[in-house]
Amino acid sequence: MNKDERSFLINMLERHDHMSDEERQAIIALPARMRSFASGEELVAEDSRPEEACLIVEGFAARAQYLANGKRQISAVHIPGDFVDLHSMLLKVMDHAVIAVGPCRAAFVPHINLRRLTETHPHLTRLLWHTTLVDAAIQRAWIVSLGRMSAEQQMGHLLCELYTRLRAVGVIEGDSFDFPPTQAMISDMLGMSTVYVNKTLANLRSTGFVEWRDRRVRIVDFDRLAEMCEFDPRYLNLWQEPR
Amino acid sequence: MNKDERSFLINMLERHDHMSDEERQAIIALPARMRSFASGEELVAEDSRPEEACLIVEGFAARAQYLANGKRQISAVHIPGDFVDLHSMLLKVMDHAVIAVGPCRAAFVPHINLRRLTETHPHLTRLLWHTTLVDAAIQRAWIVSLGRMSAEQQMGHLLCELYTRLRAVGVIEGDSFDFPPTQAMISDMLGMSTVYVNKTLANLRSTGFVEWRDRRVRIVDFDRLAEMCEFDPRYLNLWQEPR
DNA sequence: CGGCGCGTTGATTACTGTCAAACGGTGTGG
DNA sequence: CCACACCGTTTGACAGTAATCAACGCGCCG
Repeated sequence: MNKDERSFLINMLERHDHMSDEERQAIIALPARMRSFASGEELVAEDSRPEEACLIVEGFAARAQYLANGKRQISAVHIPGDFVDLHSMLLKVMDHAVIAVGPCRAAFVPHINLRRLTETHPHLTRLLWHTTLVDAAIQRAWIVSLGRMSAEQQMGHLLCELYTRLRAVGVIEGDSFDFPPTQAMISDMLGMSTVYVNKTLANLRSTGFVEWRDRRVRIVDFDRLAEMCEFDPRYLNLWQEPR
Repeated sequence: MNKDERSFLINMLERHDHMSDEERQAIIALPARMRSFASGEELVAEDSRPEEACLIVEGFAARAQYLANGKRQISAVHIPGDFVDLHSMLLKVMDHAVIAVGPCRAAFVPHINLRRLTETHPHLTRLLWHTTLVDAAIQRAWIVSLGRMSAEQQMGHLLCELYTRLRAVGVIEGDSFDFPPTQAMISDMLGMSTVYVNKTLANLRSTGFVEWRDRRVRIVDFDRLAEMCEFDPRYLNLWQEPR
């Protein structure tokens, strides 16, 4: 990893708790293999047993699971700084694939080095653990969204989540961000048909809170959007606290 | 915790990896406060900042989140041996409540003692981390279920998950188990209306794979049920492996 | 006995999926 | 340069799924 790439992970961890210089050095010392992927390409295969964990450096990725009838469900969207499959270090077998949502770049860090970190750095271990717990909290929010929210609320909630997380990483330009997935991919995130995604999107646009065309999203009125879909950013744990 | 209660946690951890005697002793040495709860009672409140983590010892509990319009979604069901809110040690603020599903008993273990364990026992730390990762894998399965499965498949999948987890804990009697939630609670697990839960249940009964009355579930033909709802137990990680 | 909680059923309404067609942009080949 | 195919988006009609409303049955307990 070069300086920029390492800094993503350090910033990601430091967003939740202060780190010592020694801890930063330990992160920087991690070896990493960089790779680029085209949209739709698979970063990690379902049912595989990875030897490395995959850190998104640029672009978007998603966790996807496939059903027998060819249907697909996406269970998370990942942004730069996310360790998409850190859990594979302990779970061993992937219960989902990781796919590129738009072109993306990722760093692959050997499990063995991460494991060594857990032997020597309890605080860093807790911080890495913490990132997987935030991940789980996001999944709970998706469950609530899928189970109990209207189509418009679901879509709004997804946008609020992404906007908030991307802003924390610092890649929001003004009130807009690039979001490359096709409506078919979005339908797999929201558990809807593609046609209904399109109609829901039209409804959402008509509220005036969001503009979304040519793979660029503009959040016109975040507060009202958040209110509409009951988005409360606390579950993202975007503050420092001793962990 | 008395011997039985401690052994639940040890067995739970040992199901995933071998533990040393010293590690077992460290678990046994954890202080714990026992409490009993009536059905529907709150073990842990949403938005609270717990000082203890809650381990289910007997009965069932669930994670629940509430929406402004009074709707509720349950994002996980917990059984004896589960650390329902271990994540609160690092996330600090609860993003969900924990409620009793039927009468249940729980052990509350101070965060400070668990944290101390993470300072001194890297392997135990990884095992505890691992339990939260299995948890997250279960949540992903729920997302797939909510997003892309028919009502009958969703209900079947829930039963397969519970049957498999309960059998691992050893509380399945023959092919049956007690499952106390009302249909209203189940509707909050599956994101359906109570009426539709009732009709779906009738459909499921008519397949003959499952009997379910008076809060007792009997899995008549697990294999065919599992096939119907594409249940594959691997994501539950019920095997030992160096972690 | 009457009230209450829970399960069950039927009728109606609303939401969401499927099918089909058309539109617009892009890249390729003639 | 245009014709064409391809991909993704958009729209309308229709079918199927699930929510809502309402009523009833049943067992339990005061």
